[in-house]
Amino acid sequence: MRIILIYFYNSICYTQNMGKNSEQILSDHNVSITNPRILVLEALLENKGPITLDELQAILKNKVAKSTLYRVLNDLKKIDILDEFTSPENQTVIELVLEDRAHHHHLFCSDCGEIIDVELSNEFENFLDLEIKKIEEKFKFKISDHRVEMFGKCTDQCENCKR
Amino acid sequence: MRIILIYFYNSICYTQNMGKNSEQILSDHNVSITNPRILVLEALLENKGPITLDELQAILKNKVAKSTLYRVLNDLKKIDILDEFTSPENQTVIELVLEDRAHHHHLFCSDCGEIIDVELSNEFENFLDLEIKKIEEKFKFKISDHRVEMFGKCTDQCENCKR
DNA sequence: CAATAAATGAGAATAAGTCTCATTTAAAAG
DNA sequence: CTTTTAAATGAGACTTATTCTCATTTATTG
Repeated sequence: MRIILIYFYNSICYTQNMGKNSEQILSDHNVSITNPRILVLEALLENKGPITLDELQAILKNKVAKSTLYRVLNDLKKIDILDEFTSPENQTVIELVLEDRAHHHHLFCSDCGEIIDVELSNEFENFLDLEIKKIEEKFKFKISDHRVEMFGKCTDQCENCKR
Repeated sequence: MRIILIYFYNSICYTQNMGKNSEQILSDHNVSITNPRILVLEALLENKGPITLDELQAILKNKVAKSTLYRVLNDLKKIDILDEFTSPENQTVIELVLEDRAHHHHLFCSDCGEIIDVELSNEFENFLDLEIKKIEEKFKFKISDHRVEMFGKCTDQCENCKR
């Protein structure tokens, strides 16, 4: 009976996170499964999208030590499933980027601080790739990644807004 | 005679910085002309391009107090002639952006840390503007600015490389 | 050039992130 | 299912980046 319940619980997680629960993610990357890592991953999986470090720290308050949180985040960066960047307000922002995650960019609201994932059209990405090829030649660079950031303000009707 | 020398000196600066010397920049923006501000602006004008805060601090060591440097940089941000961003190595990077400065983006080398200004083609920028219009509608945003960042490595022949 | 408001320097205070080390936990082997 | 051992954690000290405080200096205005 206990086995069935565990199986049921796991299958819920499985469905919600597109085939990934935190323990699977860790073992897939040959990283030992520990409680702080599970807690951090679960918070990030639940959030789905960029989150400021402050917000994450608030969620994990009294559950994971500050030093451990930073260490776990560095672990996740090392196995290449965590992206880190800085908001225009100089806040550290992190985002889980699993293998199946589509390439995307970010939109920042200077009013409410919301950070939104946006996908740009394939035509645009292809055009950008061509521009990047030109830049590679011009500056004798090998460019491995790029990022488009957009800055503005959401309107009152914005459903993503936390105001 | 002294007047002539001063005039001569100013005209050199005038030519080198496209019609701007530090004092003019300050008075153009109704900011009082002080020694620390002149020193900071001159360092930035001389550098021409993005510079890490560490590098700037090294240049101004023993000339401008640490607290004053941060204050002056905030002053320059307030009058909208200083752009600040964060390198992939989490270094604070600043760049003077005077009114006549062409719209441009940044290329980061993960080997030598060099940050290079790059201009992308007009066709690309126009395409990006169209994409941004779509994003504005989709997310009910007013987007006022954007930034394209490219990450990679320079080759050995790279003349910009500080290695 | 005198008066006054603004800016500065020095260092204290705060905040973000890393490091240390004693203790706990996970993984592997028997 | 224990034992062993290496790895991970928690607590807090430490470091670094940035802001703040306040007495002194400087720029601006009349």
